[in-house]
Amino acid sequence: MSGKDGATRTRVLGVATRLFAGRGFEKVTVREICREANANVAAVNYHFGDKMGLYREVLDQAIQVMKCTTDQARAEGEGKPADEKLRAYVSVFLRRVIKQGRDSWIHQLMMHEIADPTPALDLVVDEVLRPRMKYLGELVAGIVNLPVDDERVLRCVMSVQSQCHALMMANPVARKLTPDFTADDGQIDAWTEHISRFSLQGIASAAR
Amino acid sequence: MSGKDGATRTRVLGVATRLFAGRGFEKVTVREICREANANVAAVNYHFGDKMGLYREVLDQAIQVMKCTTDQARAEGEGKPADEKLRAYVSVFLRRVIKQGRDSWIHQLMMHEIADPTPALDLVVDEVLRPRMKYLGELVAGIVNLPVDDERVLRCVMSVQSQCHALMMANPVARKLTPDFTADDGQIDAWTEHISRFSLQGIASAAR
Amino acid sequence: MSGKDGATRTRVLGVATRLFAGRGFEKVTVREICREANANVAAVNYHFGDKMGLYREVLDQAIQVMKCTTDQARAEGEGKPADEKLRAYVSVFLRRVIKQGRDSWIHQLMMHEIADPTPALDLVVDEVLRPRMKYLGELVAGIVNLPVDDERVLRCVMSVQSQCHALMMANPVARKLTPDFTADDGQIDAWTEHISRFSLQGIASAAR
Amino acid sequence: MSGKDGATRTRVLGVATRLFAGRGFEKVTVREICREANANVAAVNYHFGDKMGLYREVLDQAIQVMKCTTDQARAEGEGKPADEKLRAYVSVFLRRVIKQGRDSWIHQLMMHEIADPTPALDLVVDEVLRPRMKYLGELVAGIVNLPVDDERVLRCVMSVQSQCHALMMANPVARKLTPDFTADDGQIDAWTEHISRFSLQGIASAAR
DNA sequence: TATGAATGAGCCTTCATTCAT
DNA sequence: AATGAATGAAGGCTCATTCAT
Repeated sequence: MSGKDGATRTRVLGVATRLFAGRGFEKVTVREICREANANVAAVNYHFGDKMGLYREVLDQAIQVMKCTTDQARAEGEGKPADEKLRAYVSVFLRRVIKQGRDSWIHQLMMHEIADPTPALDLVVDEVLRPRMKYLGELVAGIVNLPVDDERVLRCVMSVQSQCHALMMANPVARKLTPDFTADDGQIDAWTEHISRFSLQGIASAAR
Repeated sequence: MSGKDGATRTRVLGVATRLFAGRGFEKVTVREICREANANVAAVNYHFGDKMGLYREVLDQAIQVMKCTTDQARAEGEGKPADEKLRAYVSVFLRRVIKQGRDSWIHQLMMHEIADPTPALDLVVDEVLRPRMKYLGELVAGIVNLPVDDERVLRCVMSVQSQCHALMMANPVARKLTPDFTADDGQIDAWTEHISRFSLQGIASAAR
Repeated sequence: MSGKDGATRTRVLGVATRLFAGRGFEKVTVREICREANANVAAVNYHFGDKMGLYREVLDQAIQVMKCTTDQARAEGEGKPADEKLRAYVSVFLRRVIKQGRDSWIHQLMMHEIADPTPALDLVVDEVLRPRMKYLGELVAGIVNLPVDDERVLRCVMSVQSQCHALMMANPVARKLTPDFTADDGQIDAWTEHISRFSLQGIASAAR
Repeated sequence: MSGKDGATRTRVLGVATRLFAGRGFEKVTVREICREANANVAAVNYHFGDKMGLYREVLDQAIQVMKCTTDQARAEGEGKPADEKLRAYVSVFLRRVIKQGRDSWIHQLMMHEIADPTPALDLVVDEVLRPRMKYLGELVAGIVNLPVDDERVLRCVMSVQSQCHALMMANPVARKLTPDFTADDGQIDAWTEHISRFSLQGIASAAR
């Protein structure tokens, strides 16, 4: 239950990650986190300064995971033709839906950040979103043979991103509208195929 | 400050709309609403039963506006060929971005509702979202000549919807990523054209 | 719903009597009374000054009924020998248990007054209780042939009274302890007989 | 004002006992208790869960004392003949009137509980009242040589109990009616003698 | 005579935080 | 490094009452 190696801190952080993801920053109480972590009420303030300090640390972890996702998408497309790169990009993102489930804590965390931003959101934009859009932009630009900052390219990037996010953003609306979505391998492959083909056709038309 | 014409009720409702949109249901306090509306703390309870009753009334107003948008989209496509109907649909939605501004209270409200759902969300799904998806589904089904409940049709519906929403959902991420988005007529037309063409191409490919 | 003959006042008083009896002064709200009486929220304040004013009026009614009970007890014993007078006294009181039910509003009202007295309690003591004890005192004094203010007489009065009240005081304790008490004619007669005989024997012994 | 020995808890409990006894559960506010106990408003919540939790603890203490009274009554009658046992029972109860004073917090508490029952009343009935009636029932049954569940026995039990309670239940009515009651040893002995003899005669007559 | 709107004081509870140990 | 007791600010809500009509 105690120790000099900071085990309490780790336990609290773990519980906080799970609970914040599940119910957002506001709806989770410090007492609840500490109780589940078998720690004292004062543990959060002691180890993280205050509740927000703990939240920031959780968010940092999320950012690391998201960066990995981007890297993986880039890696899986390595050396392939442009259209295969796009397919790889979509595939990696959608497979996260399986691995983490529709209620993935990361997406829920982001949902809350977007609806009610904290200063930490800037970090997410700069470290995660911008690199992704840059990669996708280069990819699209390659396909349509246009400069990366061409408006048509940027619009296509948005079109691709929005489709991926719509599926990933685990939210109660999606759950109500598509209650039979099972997120098994078959479903994911079908959606990957759909978004890829849909987008490649759309991208092709944008250049004309 | 007083009167028999129910001015207090109106004032409270107005302030509540603004505050709920800005910060969501939980983070706004009854006291705050009443203070800004120059009303007594008990005004909410008297006129709306409780805090949730007030929120529901605000949300109901939003739902009415959203239903109008759907109706208008349907009306503007009336009698036109399928691809023109889709363009009309996209056009109507995007023009709302201009009319209401990116920070429109309705979209903000929805953003919070999705991130932190209240029981009222069901109403939005049933009254607004489902009809929209139904209309869009019929539209797509007509283009690709498939049944409305075919999986390929449903996927295309998602692809179109997600692009529209991505633009409409005014959020701080978008504001950071595309700070030069001005939402003037020219921009809107360009985006309408993009999404329409992109999607029509994608839809066409889905049938094959 | 309205009228110039004070029908509202009457309706409110009636509802108030029923509700105050059922749940005491505190637990009944003015709104509730007015709603059930199809009257405006302000009706109580308008017709009775305030909530307590209404309560006082209800209490006055109770006092009238209680005085009648005393009178009846006295009347039924008229001209009979002393022991029959006592029996009549007990009988009248216990029969009230039938007529009004164990949850008679009058007794409940008194219960609350005793536990949490208002100035109105004095009235009850002077107008109802003292005359009863006086009558009972004379009765007992006659039986044992002692002066009415003899301590032994007073003690016997208490003994008789307490037995009657224990049965009459409709309270949740009694209901739990004797859940099968049905208050039918047979039960009442049996209890009347018991208390009368028990007390007459006791009284007889007090004189020795 | 602070400390690690739980002095605050004790102080709050003490004040609560006094105030609850004086005015019942509903009419005492948490704020009031805490103010008088020099504690924070949240102290009740922290130490007792909520207001009812605090009340339960107060009531539990009362129940303990009352159980002791029953035990003592039983002990003082140990080995004596039945009529002496009854006398001992009455004596113990009446002597509590001296020791605790007519306004004893326990009796006040019970008065309020009866007039305005909380769920906690069940406990009093089961833990205190039922055992007392059982003991008294056995006692009476022994005297009249009848089964303990005979109706005549039960009625006698009521007759004895009601006389004791009438004296013990310190209430403003009694104080008005018998203002010269001093509760000194002499008075108590006289009353004990009266109730015992009165009841023994009554009991004897019940068997016939 | 009677009303609906509006008020203000107060209640119980919750929560993040701090303090002494 | 960690704790349990204690705090104070705030939140939603209820209620008797008043006011203008």
